[in-house]
Amino acid sequence: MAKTPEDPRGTRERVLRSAETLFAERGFEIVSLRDITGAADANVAAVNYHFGSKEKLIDAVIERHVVPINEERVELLNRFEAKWVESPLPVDKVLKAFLWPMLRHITSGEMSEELFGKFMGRLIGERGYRLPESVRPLFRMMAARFTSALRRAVPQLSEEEALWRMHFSFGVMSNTLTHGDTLREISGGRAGNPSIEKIFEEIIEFCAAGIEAVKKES
Amino acid sequence: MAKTPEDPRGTRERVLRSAETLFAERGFEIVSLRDITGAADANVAAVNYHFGSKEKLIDAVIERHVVPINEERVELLNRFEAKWVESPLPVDKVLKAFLWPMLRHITSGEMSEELFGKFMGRLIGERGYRLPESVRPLFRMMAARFTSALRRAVPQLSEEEALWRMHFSFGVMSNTLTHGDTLREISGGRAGNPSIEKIFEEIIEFCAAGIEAVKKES
DNA sequence: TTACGTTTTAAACATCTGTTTAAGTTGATG
DNA sequence: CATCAACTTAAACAGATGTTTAAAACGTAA
Repeated sequence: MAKTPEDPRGTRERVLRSAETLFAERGFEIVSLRDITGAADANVAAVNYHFGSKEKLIDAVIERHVVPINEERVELLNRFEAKWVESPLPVDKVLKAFLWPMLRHITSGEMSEELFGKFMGRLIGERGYRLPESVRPLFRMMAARFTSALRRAVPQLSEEEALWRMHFSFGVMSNTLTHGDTLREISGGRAGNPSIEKIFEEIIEFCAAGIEAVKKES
Repeated sequence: MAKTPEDPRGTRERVLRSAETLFAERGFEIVSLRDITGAADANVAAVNYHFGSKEKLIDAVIERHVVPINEERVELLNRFEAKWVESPLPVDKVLKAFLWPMLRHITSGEMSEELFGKFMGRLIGERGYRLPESVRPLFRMMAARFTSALRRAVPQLSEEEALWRMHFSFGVMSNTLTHGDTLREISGGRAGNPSIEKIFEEIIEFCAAGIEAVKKES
């Protein structure tokens, strides 16, 4: 009975799963290899045997979640663009193509909503866009595809404006995923308890309006 | 010749200033007391003598920057509201009251633009809104004042919507401050090199449009 | 000068960090 | 059974971590 790479009984797989949970909860740098291997019922040396170093383990965890999401993003954008051959693809559909794959990743149970949010947040907050070498080409391609889709959707935007407004939108998503639970807490219930789907809709509405905003003379 | 608390020759002050720089550059948890005291030409034990613990040193650094900014925010909002007694204060002015004190903090040289951005970003990313006990009442008051100002500016917003859209706007600011430099880098110059004042204007334009957005049937 | 509270210091504390070693175990193949 | 690679293991490595200690230096006032 061969152990497949996905076999949850395999040490490598157990370490990977414990690592992603702990990284999301507490951060990449703070979590120690002994925390991880302790939770995974494995020996400390297993990390260096299977991954080479802590840094490479971090890369493996990131790759595992970032690659499929970015692939789905491009596929979804392709599908939308195929349907909008006559009129240009509207902004909210571009944003949807970016956000929905994350939603699928959450609801498919790969990670809980809260954990996944914190994980994506730490990817930005702690690593500052510095993704592992292996995922950078895909990431670059995805970003280029979305920038040009955005500019076709809002032709009056200069390239510079388009880039900054994409950056702004990314800030909305990251901050909401990471700290949406905190907002619910500190508001004392006044922020309600909207579903993740509802929040994504609100984000799209907010960002679409921001991206389409036109200068007003003050 | 008495040493005032602000005397840069005092050990306490030198430790505080080294700490804030290193925290901004590398993060609160990762920077060690020996990194800090090394940069401040002080003894490791000085931290525990003057502050009690590393955690209390972190609190002191946060307090030092967050308190004056939040005070200025409330004052500026008061000044704006005093001038708009007839018509309601527009959204972009509310956002301006929130953002400008940060701008003043940067240009007054308390911290460089880049360092300050990273510092504010880490406050959210690493500490998740968990501010030291001593600044929480002021923060709560400031948030309440801005929420109500926002609702007067856009009356059709429910309280829940207003809170979430404030949260979204905060995400834009935090992410832009923290990772604006990264955007400039990875875009290969295509994002230009706008001044911090220009970026703040763009943020206000984006967020104002997002906050004022109205539902559109899809 | 002496005395006293404040501040600084080097050294040691116990514990934790990522990584390596070398001996062990396993399970399938010849 | 013997062989061999894949894997797991306990132990040790050198260095870093926040904190504490007790002695020394300092500045001021009696």
